Amino acid sequence: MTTADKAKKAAPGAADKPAKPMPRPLTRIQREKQDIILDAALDIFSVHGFRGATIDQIAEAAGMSKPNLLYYFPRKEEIHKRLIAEMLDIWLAPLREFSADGDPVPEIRSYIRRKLEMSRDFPRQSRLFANEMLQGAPRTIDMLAGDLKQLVDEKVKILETWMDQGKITRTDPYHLIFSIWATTQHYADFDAQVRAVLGPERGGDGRFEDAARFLENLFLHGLLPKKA
Amino acid sequence: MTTADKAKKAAPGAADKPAKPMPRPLTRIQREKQDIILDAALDIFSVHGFRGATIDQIAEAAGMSKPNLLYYFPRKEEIHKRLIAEMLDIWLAPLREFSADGDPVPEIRSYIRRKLEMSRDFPRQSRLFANEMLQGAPRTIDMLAGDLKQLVDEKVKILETWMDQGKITRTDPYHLIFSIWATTQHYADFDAQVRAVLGPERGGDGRFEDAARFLENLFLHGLLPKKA
DNA sequence: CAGAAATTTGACCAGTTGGAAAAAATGTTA
DNA sequence: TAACATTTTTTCCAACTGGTCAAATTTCTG
Repeated sequence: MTTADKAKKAAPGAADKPAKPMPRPLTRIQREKQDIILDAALDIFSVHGFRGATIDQIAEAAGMSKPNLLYYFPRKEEIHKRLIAEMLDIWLAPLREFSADGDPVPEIRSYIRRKLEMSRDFPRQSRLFANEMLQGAPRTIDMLAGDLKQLVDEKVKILETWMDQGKITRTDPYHLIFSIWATTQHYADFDAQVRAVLGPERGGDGRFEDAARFLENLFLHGLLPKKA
Repeated sequence: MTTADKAKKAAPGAADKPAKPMPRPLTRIQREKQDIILDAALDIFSVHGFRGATIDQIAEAAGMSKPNLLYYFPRKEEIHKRLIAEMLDIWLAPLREFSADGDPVPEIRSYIRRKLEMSRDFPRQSRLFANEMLQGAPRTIDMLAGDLKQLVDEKVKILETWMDQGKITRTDPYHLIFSIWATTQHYADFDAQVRAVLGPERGGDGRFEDAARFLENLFLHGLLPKKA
């Protein structure tokens, strides 16, 4: 039975021609397989980008045949769209939490920590995002110029208030946010480089703690020693 | 015997069968067309990555037919390899210039400026590099763990000396370098996002000057106001 | 300008790509 | 367990992919 058949059950004579598709609930198998596919696709898309990834590759990573995969996601783009949407949610969460209530120092510090944790715990999503940006954000530009810009503008106001109150140095709040994004995401997106440069000893799991300590210090105090 | 010696006209009867191919100098057309191809390829590779880019695409961007392009670069990989090599040279130049001679403040400041200028003047190269990193640096990992690591280790020593002398705050020099890379390259790699968030008024050419001012301030002083 | 060398074109190829269709197999539920 | 829906496999396709090759054309050199 296809979704299109749903109309036949309706009351006889009741004119529900313009009835909505009314998606039926997913079966257990659908839920499971979709998750497997999305996970495999994230592996591939985050490394090769949209064009560079192939359905065959994803299907193999998901342990199923290509037509079987296409049964769950009829188009390659569908998979990508879903992943992008999921990723944006994850990506934005830390910024949404950024609050005017707390004091600047703990607030900024914990924002940095959360973003760094994202790089540690969701590196594939970070790379998917980076890939999308490198391509000029063809599938997200509307969202960036809409929701994201609005959210950033809002948080910028908080930062400006703190600056007005002399709680933090007066500086460009937009570029401040960019620099937090850049420094934290670097550990996911440029992981290969970070590890290569740090070498085996310092490039292990501890690198995130080192980075957190360093970034906290950088953002709060900078490099110049405070005059006594 | 040096390789150059083999080129000279040997004695008439001298058996030089195992002579190397001895590449003949490039013609004018070869130089011109290769440049056009490399430029077009940089456009495509920097956006779509190696797998996502096609020879047809590059050929069209270069304004020539695919077989014609293949006459100059018999393999897709050749083009990519050349671009990567060129890019690494550009990418490393600012770090090479980083010197122990000057004082920390102007030295660090001008390193940041140079890296930011790279993002402004060579954004495609920066994106090519980013693409390569996102893929796990398959074609550059040796170079990263070799030349780059060595160079970084060397510059780290300079930073440590300055820290020993109390000229700059004691902090993790590796992560300091990472954060300079991250913040400056962000303006090339995430250009789409930067422009979207800044909006039309602030996202114009001036954004690089704003970024330079902000970053200088961040790296030197951080966000906390100095105690009087 | 003739001849040689360099360049460009068109026709072609085998493998890959995203995707369609239908049959076969498996699951679900009354 | 029979009837039905869901899932999987098999087969297939047209467009695209990286690349070859010989013929035609253009450029260079004496």
